[in-house]
Amino acid sequence: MMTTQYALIDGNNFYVSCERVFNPALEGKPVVVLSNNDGCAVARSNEAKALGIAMGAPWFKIRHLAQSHGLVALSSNYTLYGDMSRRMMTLIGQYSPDQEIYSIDESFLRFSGFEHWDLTAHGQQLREQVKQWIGIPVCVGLGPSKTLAKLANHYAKKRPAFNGVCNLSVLNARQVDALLADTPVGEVWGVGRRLTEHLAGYNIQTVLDLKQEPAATLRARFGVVMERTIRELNGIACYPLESEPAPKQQIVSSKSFGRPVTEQRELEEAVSDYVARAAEKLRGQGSVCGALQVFIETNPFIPGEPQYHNGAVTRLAQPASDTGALTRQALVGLRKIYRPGYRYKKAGVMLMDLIDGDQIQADLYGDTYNDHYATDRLNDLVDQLNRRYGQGCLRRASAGFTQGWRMRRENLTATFTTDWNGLVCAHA
DNA sequence: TCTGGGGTCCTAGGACCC
DNA sequence: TCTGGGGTCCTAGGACCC
Repeated sequence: MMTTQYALIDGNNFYVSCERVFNPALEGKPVVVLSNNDGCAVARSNEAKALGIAMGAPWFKIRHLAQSHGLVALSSNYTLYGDMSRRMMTLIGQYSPDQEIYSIDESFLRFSGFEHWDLTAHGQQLREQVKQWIGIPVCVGLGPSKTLAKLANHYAKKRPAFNGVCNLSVLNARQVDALLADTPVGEVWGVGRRLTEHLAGYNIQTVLDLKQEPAATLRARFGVVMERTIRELNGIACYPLESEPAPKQQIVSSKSFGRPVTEQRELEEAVSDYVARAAEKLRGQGSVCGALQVFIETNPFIPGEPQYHNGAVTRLAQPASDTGALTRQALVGLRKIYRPGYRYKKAGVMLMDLIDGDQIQADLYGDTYNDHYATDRLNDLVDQLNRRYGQGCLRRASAGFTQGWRMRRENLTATFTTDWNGLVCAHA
């Protein structure tokens, strides 16, 4: 008898792989994709990893490798990655009725009622089809819980013998434990740097060590999450598949500036811009927000420069999702916390107290549906145009025209899949 | 010159209630 | 000398994830 199985499918070096689809000359070369503002490496090709480039390595510390080792650095192109992700997830979803999209490059599948299937072969077929149809290399991990599927995916990536698909459920107990004994505990989903240190104090070093601990005892020391992790390592599924994404409880939009900003006017532009982005997401999930926080900060990495960071929470008289209402509120907050004489590096807004748009309570003075109708229609229209013609193509004047504070993206590739002007040109 | 952005869950402690 | 017990809500902070 075989129980429900879980698979984790994960794009290898996803952002780099997306870029390589449209620029095959990048194959075999060390490539990194940089974070916003070209700040640090957030994706690395295997060749870049081999050069010793760590996840999150600041670009200014590794840029010398461009000269010496031919390292290629690209600005992150989230429009492209998001669209490639959507295509990849749709295809992966064909392989099971139950799918959870966990992140931009990771997806869980649940296999219930697949007792007579060879899931390893199923995984191989998935892998080949995604490579052929989407152009992205993926690895597949299979096991009786999400935590084990995650771990299996790690083996699928790191151990060539698995040929990209590791199914822990077809190995015998001794083989599985041998793998776990050869893996540091920090590789487990949910065990980060701090917990790894803490566990080391109890001489728990490998995944097998953790698996063999009594779950209830470790709960007392480490909390309920650790108990679940141990159970999951023992094949007892504690985390269900979440096929419907839960609506967000808060929506944040914040970014560092491309250069230091000192003028209140420019901060207002940036905050207006971020509010518009956040409000679009808010409407996208059909929510309204009851409160809004705006924050600004200087650059803590410049020692000796006067530092200031502050935030202001303001509550809306009535929950709203209208960009205009939220922008006015945010600017009130910003004016409270703005202090001249500082070089600001970053600003952001956070929409809080989100509730479903249908559950909005009329206020004491009888605000009605009709009062909102016009602004709702306007917001819908703006959202549609921005989806069609690109983010920010239509925006409020308060978000500014020149936007000189915008982030730097010096090595940005084209949006190959979402923009006619970005189409790749093939030479005969 | 140059160090990302966007989330979640859990726990502990205080205020407050009956 | 005695000074309950149980519950909720809120917040801050810590830990994790990609």
